[in-house]
Amino acid sequence: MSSGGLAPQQPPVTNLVPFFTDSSNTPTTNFGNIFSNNTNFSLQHILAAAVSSQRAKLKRCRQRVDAGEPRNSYQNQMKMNGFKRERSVSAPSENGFNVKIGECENNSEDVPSKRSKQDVIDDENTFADEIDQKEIDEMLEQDEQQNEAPEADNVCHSNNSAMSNSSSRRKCFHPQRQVTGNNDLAEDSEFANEAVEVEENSIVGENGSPSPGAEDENEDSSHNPAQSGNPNYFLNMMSMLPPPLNNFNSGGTSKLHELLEAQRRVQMSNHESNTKDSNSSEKISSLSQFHQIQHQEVNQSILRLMQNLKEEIGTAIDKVVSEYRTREVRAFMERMLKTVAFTTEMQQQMQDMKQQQQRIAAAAAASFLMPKSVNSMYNNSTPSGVPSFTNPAVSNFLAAAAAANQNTNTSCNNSIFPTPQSLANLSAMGNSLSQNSLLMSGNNTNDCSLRKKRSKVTDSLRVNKTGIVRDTSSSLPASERSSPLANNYFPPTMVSHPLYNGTNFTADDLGESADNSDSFSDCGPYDGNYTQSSTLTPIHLRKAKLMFFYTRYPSSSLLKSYFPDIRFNKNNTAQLVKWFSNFREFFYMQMEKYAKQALAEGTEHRSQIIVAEDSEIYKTLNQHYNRNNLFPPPPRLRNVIEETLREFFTALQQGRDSEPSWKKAIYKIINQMDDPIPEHFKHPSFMNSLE
DNA sequence: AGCATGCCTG
DNA sequence: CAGGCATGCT
Repeated sequence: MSSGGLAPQQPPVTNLVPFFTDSSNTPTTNFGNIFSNNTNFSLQHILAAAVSSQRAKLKRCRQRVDAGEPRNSYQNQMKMNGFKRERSVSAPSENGFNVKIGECENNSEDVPSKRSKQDVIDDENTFADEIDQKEIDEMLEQDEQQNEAPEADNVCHSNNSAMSNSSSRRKCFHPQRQVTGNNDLAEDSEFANEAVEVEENSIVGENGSPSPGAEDENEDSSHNPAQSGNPNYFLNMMSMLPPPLNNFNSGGTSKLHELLEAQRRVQMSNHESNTKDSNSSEKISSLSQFHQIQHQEVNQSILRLMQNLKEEIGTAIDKVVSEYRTREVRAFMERMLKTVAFTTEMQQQMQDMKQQQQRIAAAAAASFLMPKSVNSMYNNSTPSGVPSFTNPAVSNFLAAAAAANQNTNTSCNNSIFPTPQSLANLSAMGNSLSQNSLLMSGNNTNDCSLRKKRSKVTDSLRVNKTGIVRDTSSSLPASERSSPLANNYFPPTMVSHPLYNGTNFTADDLGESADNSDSFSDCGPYDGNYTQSSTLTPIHLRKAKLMFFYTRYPSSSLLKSYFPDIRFNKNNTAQLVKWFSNFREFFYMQMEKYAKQALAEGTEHRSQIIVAEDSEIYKTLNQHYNRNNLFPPPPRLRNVIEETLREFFTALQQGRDSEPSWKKAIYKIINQMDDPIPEHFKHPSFMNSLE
């Protein structure tokens, strides 16, 4: 791109080299002395911290600001620190390596936990989703079984691993808890336990579920078999229970109570009949009683098990459904993209044909001495007649070539094409010229010239198009939006000829390069049927981020060509360029971070660095540029990340980071790895898909 | 001087 | 992400 990317690209060829050497020589020495090595991070930190204020005043001696000026050791530290602060609150690092290690640890802590969660669900599901699901599940559970223990059990299992060991014990307790209906407390298992134990007596199990008392007795019985042997023991114990539990007795509804009574009678009768060995009979009765209680417990545990199973099945189904849903969404996206790509190709083919026809027609028109006024409208700088013939042809050719090479032309390649504008014009803006020629007079100054302080554009969360956003474009129904291109491509023949020529001519204005288009767009909105806005919306931001997956260094002209619905001027062009600058900044920051991490983890050779699609760095980047993973990242992205990471790794390994512009070399390499952006990115329907 | 680029900061 | 500013080129 002419902006950020260009540095490495065009003039860069000449500039870069000199910059490199220059910067390394002059500023390098300075910084090299001051902030010599990574190993001196501590010193640097101190300086940085103590003199943080000074820094601002210090006239920020940067080394060289050029293409990817590596913020050297000095800058790096600052950044790293800042980053650390963001990532974790951990203590400041003493030296570079500690920093790395610390980060590693932090990462390993943060990430794995996240990952484990995600693995279960699916990479597409956000945590929020998961949480939501959980909440919903819980709600459902509560609804279903308001007074039952199982849920509490589950929660405890999941939340408190320590509890798992005492699961057997919990089984005894929880049922009662639930009787109390204190499910809400279950979140904190410990708290829940305590609370339940305290309150468990308040409400007695009406279902004949073992009352708390019974359980207590159970435990006690295990402890004191002798006491438990006597059925009266239970009654006595109950009578001794605190008032709340006495209520239980007074209620008299408890099956347990009845059971105990019956048992006592049986025992008494047995006792009378079998006087020979009272002890044995007592033992027997106690045993039968014990068995009954156990039987009850078993029944309850079975019930709980069933409920648990139901819940788990339910959640599993939910998960499967959600996964299926996400998969479907992605599949749909891919299908749609393919379709769009296909239609776009078709359109371009048609366009090419049209252009040829138009060229012929233009030639004919020229021969007829078409009124200058007409041509001039589309061609401010160039005289209409003759140039129209030559230039248009060239630009057409270039455009056609570029279009044909959709998949092969990289941003670099684009830079080769002298008239990136041709692309833009051809793709969409071209035809739109039709109306504006008159408007070009220059009324439009308001939106472009003024407006300092543009509001921050964010794509975080669900973009709301409410704001400034796509005032014009958004209003259009999808159908209408998708059509404009097609319409533009095939306007009424008679009208279209001059138009197309005009567009081509405008492309010829090249001389002025991208910004010239500004002059155009500023004064003359390219508005045709194709509604254009000069405001970059969050949707555009999203799209730009996705484009970043393909090309890290797009030229401004390339960018413009991919935003046909934007009427570019200086401001929004700079904004767009700035976006990519920011993208790169984040990208390289991540690279440096993970490269340092790899180094700290003991990676010895760059070949050991392998980036997979489930790698942390990949996920991080994908999350940043492709929220919700809605768009399938290009396969090449993995390579690019891996290669970049390796470059950073070797650079760090060799200690090149102590040099002033050490990143610049990497930038150059990465610049070569740009891929062509799929043509369907230009299509309006693609924008729609991002909304 | 004007422009482009990139670092740094909020 | 956007603004400010330093830097370097034309």
